[in-house]
Amino acid sequence: MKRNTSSSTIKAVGATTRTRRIVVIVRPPVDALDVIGPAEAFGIANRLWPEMQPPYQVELVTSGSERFVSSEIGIGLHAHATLDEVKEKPGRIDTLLIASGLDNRNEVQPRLIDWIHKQAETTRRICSICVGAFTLAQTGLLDGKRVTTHWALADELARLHPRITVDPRPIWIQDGHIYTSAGISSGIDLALALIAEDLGSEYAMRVAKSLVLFMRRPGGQAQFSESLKLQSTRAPSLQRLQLWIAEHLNQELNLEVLADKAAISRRTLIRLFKKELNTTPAKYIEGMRLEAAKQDIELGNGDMQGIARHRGFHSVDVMRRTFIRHTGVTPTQYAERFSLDQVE
DNA sequence: AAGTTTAACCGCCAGC
DNA sequence: GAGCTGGCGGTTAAAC
Repeated sequence: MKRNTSSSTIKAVGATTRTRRIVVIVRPPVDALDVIGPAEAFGIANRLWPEMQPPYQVELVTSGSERFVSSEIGIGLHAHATLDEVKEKPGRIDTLLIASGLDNRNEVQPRLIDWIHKQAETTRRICSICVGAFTLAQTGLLDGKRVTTHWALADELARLHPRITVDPRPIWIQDGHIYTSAGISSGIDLALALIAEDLGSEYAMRVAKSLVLFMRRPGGQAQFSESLKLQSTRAPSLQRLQLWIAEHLNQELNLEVLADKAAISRRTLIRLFKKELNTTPAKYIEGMRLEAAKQDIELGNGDMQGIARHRGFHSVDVMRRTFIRHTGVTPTQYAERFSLDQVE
């Protein structure tokens, strides 16, 4: 890529790279995209690689007794090996990915749990895609970790496994050597994040472009937009307040203003946000402002100063820090990655 | 770059 | 007495 960023995240890649073994465990019937998406991303990383030795070796391994893997949409996949076969195979597994179907998410064969446990001692990274988190949860490897899964099943995961902190908002989460991703397509985002970790973020961007993904989404990005939260609330007074907030982002929105607007005390306001939206007023407003600012940047609406003012950040500095906190990049870096004129 | 100030948040308790 | 509300004060994180 032509544009230079001052960040040091772009690693030099060269002759020192080796082939990493990526094993994708599939538990049929699986959501085909959960498997194919990440596999494709690693495959393209191989295809674009300038050297003879590819960076990845991807193996589809089925947890069943035969290599055929059924999928939810009726398309069959052929795994490279069964679990028993891969046990015989020498060589350390670098990264383990777990994909599972919806219906069988809570019925994990004990021998698979044992095997994953054993791998955890030597494997560099263990990842789940979508409801694959339910499989990992049963190994105990997620205990004490912060993880994500498909938003519709986050509550169930948290209920079944109280020792796990489930956050349904990000599209993927890294906690130590455990990586979990949200529904379906976010498996691609997770794979790109792994590729970025191994081969540099610039190379991951090339892979994303080749996949014709408009952008590589950072893990912090919400599974769906803040504004959709509007529909998830029951209390009509809160809905009215949310609409008012959305229309007045550029104004001072502290607890006092909001409490007055809703004609309740600050304390009750905080409780209301917690109960209905599972967040706090300030966090909610910060999320709304951030999302609006992101859209401004993506659409090229004005300079940073103007965007900051228009979206209610006290200064560009405050906006900058907010961006870093949520996305890991500054507004300028965000613009470089996501704005329309970046697409060749 | 580090210290100070401010605001949000939340547990607790009392009152309705 | 259950359930909701609101005030108080300590803690924390971000802004300055």
